[in-house]
Amino acid sequence: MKLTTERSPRKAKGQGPERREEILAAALRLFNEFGVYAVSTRQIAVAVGISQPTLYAYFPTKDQIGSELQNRAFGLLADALTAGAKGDVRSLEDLVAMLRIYVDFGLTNPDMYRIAFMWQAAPGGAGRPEPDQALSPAAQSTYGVLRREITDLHERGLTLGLDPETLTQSVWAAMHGLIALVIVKPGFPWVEREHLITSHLTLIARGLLARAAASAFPGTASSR
Amino acid sequence: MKLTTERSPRKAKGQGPERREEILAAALRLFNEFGVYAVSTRQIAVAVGISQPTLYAYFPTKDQIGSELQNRAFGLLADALTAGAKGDVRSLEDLVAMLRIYVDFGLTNPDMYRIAFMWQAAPGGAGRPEPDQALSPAAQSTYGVLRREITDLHERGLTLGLDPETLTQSVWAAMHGLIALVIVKPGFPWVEREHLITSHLTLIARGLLARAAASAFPGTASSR
Amino acid sequence: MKLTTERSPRKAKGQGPERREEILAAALRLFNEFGVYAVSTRQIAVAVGISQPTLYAYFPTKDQIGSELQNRAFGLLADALTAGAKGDVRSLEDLVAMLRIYVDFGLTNPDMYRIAFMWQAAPGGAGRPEPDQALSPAAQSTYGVLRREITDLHERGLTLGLDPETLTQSVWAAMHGLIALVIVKPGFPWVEREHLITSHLTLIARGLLARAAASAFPGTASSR
Amino acid sequence: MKLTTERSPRKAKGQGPERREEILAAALRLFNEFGVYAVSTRQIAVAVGISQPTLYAYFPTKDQIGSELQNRAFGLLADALTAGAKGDVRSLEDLVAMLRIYVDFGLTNPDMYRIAFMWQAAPGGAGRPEPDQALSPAAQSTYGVLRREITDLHERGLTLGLDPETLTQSVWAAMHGLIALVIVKPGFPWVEREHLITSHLTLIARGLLARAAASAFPGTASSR
DNA sequence: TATGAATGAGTCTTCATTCAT
DNA sequence: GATGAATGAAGACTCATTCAT
Repeated sequence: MKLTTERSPRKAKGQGPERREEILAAALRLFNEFGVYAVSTRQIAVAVGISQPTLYAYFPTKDQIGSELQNRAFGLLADALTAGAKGDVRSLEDLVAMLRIYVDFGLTNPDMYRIAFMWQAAPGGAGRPEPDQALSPAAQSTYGVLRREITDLHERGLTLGLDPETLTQSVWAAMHGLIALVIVKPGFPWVEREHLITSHLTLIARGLLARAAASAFPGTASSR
Repeated sequence: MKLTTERSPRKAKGQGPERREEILAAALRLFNEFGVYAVSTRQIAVAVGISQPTLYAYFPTKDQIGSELQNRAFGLLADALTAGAKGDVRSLEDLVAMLRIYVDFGLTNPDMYRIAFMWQAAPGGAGRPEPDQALSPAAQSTYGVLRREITDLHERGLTLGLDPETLTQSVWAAMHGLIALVIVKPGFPWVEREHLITSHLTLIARGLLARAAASAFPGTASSR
Repeated sequence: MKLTTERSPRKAKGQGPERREEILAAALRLFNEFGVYAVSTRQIAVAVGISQPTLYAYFPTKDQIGSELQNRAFGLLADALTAGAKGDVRSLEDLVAMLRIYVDFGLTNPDMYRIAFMWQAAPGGAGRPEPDQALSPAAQSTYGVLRREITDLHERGLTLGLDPETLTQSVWAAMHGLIALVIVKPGFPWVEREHLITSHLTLIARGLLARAAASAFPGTASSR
Repeated sequence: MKLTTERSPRKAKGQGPERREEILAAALRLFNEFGVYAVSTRQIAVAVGISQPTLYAYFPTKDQIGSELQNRAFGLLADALTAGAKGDVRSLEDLVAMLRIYVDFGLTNPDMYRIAFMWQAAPGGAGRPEPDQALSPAAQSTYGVLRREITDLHERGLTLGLDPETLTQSVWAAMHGLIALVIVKPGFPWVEREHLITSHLTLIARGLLARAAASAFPGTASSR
């Protein structure tokens, strides 16, 4: 029962690490377009131009591809935030700038953002999804940058009287919500994107501010 | 997660419309416990106590079950919000109360919230017409309740100088973010839940407020 | 990504239990011809004339097919032995007759014998094969018939001075050896089959006998 | 049984013929532990500390490894038997001693015995010429030692009146049966091993003996 | 010589769906 | 209206083997 067929020419394009990157790129694209669950290893292989088994020379499991992408996404985001927060002096404007980076990252790379924050790794085989053993180091890093910034502001008395941890989680959630909704409901009649982002950041910053600081914040004159 | 072929103990009671409800209930439960993609029509059938083909007498497609659940979820949320907003007088406290209802709904019924706001029916790949990315009527209703409330506040000069549409979307996003993150990252070291919610609502309300109103809002004394 | 193709006509030949039997028969044949490990569920399905998934409506696992066949084989063998041992009086000739039944069964149904006594059920997933938790009930029954017979003889003083348990195991082993070797080494220049069997049984019986009885046993005149 | 790609700690030492031996040794060990079918060429390669393709520099096929091991096993067994049969004088005790060697070999090296007598190289299915069902030279040698011994006894009038060929096959079968059953059914409630072996050999020897000789054989007093 | 990389074929199994009764 | 039975398609993954270097 051995069938011999014409061998197809071996692919020898990008080997080793490069091939790995190709796989990740293709997977990310497909995951985003069809959803992680709807993409098969075969589709990924075809997209890369390799055979299905070859995939397993680079990743032991389909989920591992997802996990790696997730970690990368967290890493990139953390890098972007860190880069944006390099200045010594931390003002409110700095915070808003950082939040802007966060939002831009999410809306510019919806695929990555999606896999980072809107995907739960495999159920783990057991019946019930594992409780997501905390965040990965990369994720913690991302969160850490944000918290550091906010803690700083807090220690300077620039925030309202809540502990920095809570504030950070709250701010994070507010921003995540915008990105997530826009991604998941693209058909919704959103107001103009730039306006929406700016307004949202303003809302968050105003909510975060101590009263004194609030008065100094631009764009807060009540209308009517 | 291997479900044997054995009948479920409770043989299906009702028929016709009632049976339909049973199916939806079972599906919702399973979807939530194992995830939409991990639940098979067989499992649903077994859980309901009917045969697999019978399912197709009530729903043409598995995705249709999801879609119907999605609509129902929107409906329930809209109802809850409407009920909470029935008072004539619209104050800031009223708004916060409504937001609270929204958050509570999401965190109390994560299964429904998830399927309503964090699930996209199969993109249809190729061949099937995209089911119109706009929000369903039920979803629009949900959004409508919120917008009406905020518009009201706006017209009374209680909000900062942005158009109500933008404000609504921003507020909605901020709340969605909290619920979504808590659902997707249950392993994250969140601060105490009640504290988190309260703080978040405070932050949103403060961000929304006109300056004058802000000073009147409780819990906003700056610290340090 | 949904491809529609012409449906092939549904098979409706032997349904239910009959289909089950067809599967077992086909599997037995294939298992014997190619070895259990070399036979795939697909091959079985093709041999039966059904689709691969249909197999799983009758057996949850490939190994289950093997196990069922094994149990059946034991059952048939036990039945054959029991039928042959129905006489009240138990003489040496009766024992030899029973042994003959055993050997005939094995050589007439090498496929069944093989799967019963020369196959170990699946390694069980864990690294090392499970210690074959004793014999199955059917197997125990088979062994029991033999032991009962020998114990009887023993109690009548017709066997040499060893405990019946040991004798039974020894006799069993001696017979198994003949069948197993003939099956596994069909190319070996065996002496004429009938002669081989008769001689082997004689040898076993002679070895089993008490001295007094031995002298009465036919075909034992020493040659030269 | 997932073997990672990591190199085995002991990097392959020898090359050429030595390497070949290493491969055989590793394969034998793995075959025994997990079963021939459950062991992959990759696992063998990893165990040896070489790459998978390198295997094919030493053996054209996985089955060839099995075949070679089979031949080796036969050779070792033949050697053991020959060594045990070196004495000039051939008595019944000598025969029993030789049988004991055979049984000991089988139970001490179940891996080898299994591959020698209980494994058939891939039937080749269709396309490949059947590798001649006759026994290999090594196997014939093993059988030859036994037959020579029994022929000797026969010519001295010590055996019952059957041709030596038949006797040899019968004795061989009887011993094989014990080893094979013990190996395949380790979970069976066997009587104490040493006792079982001794009894079995006694049974065989008694069956083989001419009447006169029988009376002189120890341990044959009838009971009851 | 040895290997990194790749591959066709195949494994068991599960799915959503539909036919015939 | 309901179901037992069946099915095409696809799922992830592993295997023995071979090409190009």
